[in-house]
Amino acid sequence: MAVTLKEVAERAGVSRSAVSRTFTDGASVSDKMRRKVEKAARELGYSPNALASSLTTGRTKLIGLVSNNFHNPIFLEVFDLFTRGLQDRGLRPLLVNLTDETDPEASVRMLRQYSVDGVVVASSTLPPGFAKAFRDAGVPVVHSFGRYSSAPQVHVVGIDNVECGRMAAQALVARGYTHVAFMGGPEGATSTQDRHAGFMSEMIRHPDIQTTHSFAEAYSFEAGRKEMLRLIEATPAQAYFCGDDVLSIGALSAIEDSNLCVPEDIGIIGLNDMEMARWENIDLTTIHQPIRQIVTSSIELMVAMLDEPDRYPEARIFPCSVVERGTLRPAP
Amino acid sequence: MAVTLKEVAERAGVSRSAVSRTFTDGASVSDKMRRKVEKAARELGYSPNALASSLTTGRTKLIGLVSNNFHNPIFLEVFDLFTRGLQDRGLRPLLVNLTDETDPEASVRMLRQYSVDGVVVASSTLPPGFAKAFRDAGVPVVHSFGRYSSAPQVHVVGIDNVECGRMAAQALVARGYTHVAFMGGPEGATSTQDRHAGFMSEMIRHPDIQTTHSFAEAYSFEAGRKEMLRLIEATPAQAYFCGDDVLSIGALSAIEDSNLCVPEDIGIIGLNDMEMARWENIDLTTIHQPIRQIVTSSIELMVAMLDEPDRYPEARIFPCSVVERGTLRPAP
DNA sequence: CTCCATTTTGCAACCGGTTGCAAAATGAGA
DNA sequence: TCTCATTTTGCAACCGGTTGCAAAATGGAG
Repeated sequence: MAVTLKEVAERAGVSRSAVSRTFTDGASVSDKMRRKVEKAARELGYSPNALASSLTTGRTKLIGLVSNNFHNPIFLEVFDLFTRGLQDRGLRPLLVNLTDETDPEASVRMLRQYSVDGVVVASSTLPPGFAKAFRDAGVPVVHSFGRYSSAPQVHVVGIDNVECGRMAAQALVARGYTHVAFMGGPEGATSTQDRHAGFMSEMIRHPDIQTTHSFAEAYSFEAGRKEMLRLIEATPAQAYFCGDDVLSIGALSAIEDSNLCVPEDIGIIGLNDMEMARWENIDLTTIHQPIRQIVTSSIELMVAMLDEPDRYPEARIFPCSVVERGTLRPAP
Repeated sequence: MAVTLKEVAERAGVSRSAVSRTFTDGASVSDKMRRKVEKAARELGYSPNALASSLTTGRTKLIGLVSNNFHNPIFLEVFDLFTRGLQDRGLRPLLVNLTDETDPEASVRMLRQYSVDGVVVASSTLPPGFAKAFRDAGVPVVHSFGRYSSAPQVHVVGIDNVECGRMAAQALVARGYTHVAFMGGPEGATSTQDRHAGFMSEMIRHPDIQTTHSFAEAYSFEAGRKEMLRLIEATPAQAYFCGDDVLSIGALSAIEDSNLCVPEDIGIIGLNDMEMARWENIDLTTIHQPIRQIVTSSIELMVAMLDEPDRYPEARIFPCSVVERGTLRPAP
């Protein structure tokens, strides 16, 4: 079916090496030869087989893009940014959906079978050990949106979730709430754990403020809504730090359904600063996470690692900041 | 770095073919041989190179997943379903983001370089000619969410958008509105064009009802919001058929901001029946599109085509139906 | 134990490219 | 026009597998 290098060589009346060279940049080919080969290639509609060449060059330009966040709309933007960024650099994302499979070994094996040049783990819920499995298998890996550690074993690009939890707590404290709560994403998610830890580390300094917590089933609108409906049934806190914006927006919808008012009856602060947070009828006070920068930086790091696979691991942490809108009552 | 078949063969003291055969099912190997090889493979941590074998077998198990819908949250579900469905069948999605690139030739070339076994075009906006380019290049292709045609040139799986437009119009007519409108997605999108055409084909039978139309810039919350804000500035219609649910929800947010009521001041009917449409505070009347079935069927068709590349093209069209909720006034 | 049909195994060529090396071609200087 | 350094080209081996074919091994029947 497909035209091969050999056919082009025959048509142009040259050796196979000559054809190969005209399609590898940096190779030594005379202009005359190049023109001859390109003509033949054009006539035959030839385009080189990237996988065959990968056999000898050892490079496939394939990057595994591994994620398990397929319910949080934020990740649609993440995928958009990743795929475009990778494509712009001539790399191809091989998408792996981890939703039903959490054994790192299986993914490692699969991606090694396809000889990916590197792997980006894009997940705010997977533990560091997951990305580590790739590193151990000798595959360059970047964990985007991963857990920050002061002694990272693999490259991590993201935010300091503990610090974000602390910021959220401080924002609530500053507004004089006397009963606050953390409403997290799934309990097993590293981002939930860290945000929770940071939140508590601040609240513990304010023993006069009642502090409670609970967890939603997933980072999704639905889960946030469901959890807030449950909370409203019992005795809700005055203000919630929600695990992220989708949870917050789900929660807002539940509050509205229950004929309660924001921020008068219940205050909400989210995390992410997604586009919807800006809508006038949502107007969510939230902590901005610089997603675009995280993705860009992850890709740069990945590209750098292709040339230097044993690069010393680093954590690239981007600062976050509170965006004041209308879902928390003003500071007294 | 990676362990090769040759090393396994040496360690097991057998020929390379023997090793190859133990890893190809359906090949003739004795139990004794198989055990010997598997032992050596395990000890060395061998796993076969899928790309090398693709050279001789002509199959990579790579499927190009091409889309340009990276702003519509519905597509996160679509990607989730596609990636899982493909993975379950041992196929690997190679994701291509068409956002900045609309020339089919470039995508065709790229995907051929990676010898994909097939291509799924998942887009409700690309013209049929796009998918056709793959077919012309001899690559099996399925266009999911593509334009229905009674004489499809490529396999199409989706809904009849013209019919959906008609259904929406009928729903509005039945409720006695005297000024209705179509608020579409981007004007160039085939789904927009078809839904519009269907809508108009019905409305033309009701010359007493004033009918207008306009288009949002994209299928996104933001675009729907923005367009509805613009419409409210002028003289809004009594009811809108919005291009899809995200547009509808964006529009609802705009209506709420303008202190107008739904369905009293403005009625809305959407299309898709996404999860959010069910929220009590949204409660969107909409037309259900069976996304899950469309994806499943697309994958089945793709798999069938891998065995039968020249399969006669067919259009698989799934019925849609109106889901009555609260954003249209009741029929008189 | 022999014979013959059947299964298992290894050889060697091939898939579509790349690349080190040496031979051939080029061209500048004398 | 002849030399010699430099560039360009082709040969052949190799990347990591698969597979048709023939030889070797197996096993059941006689």
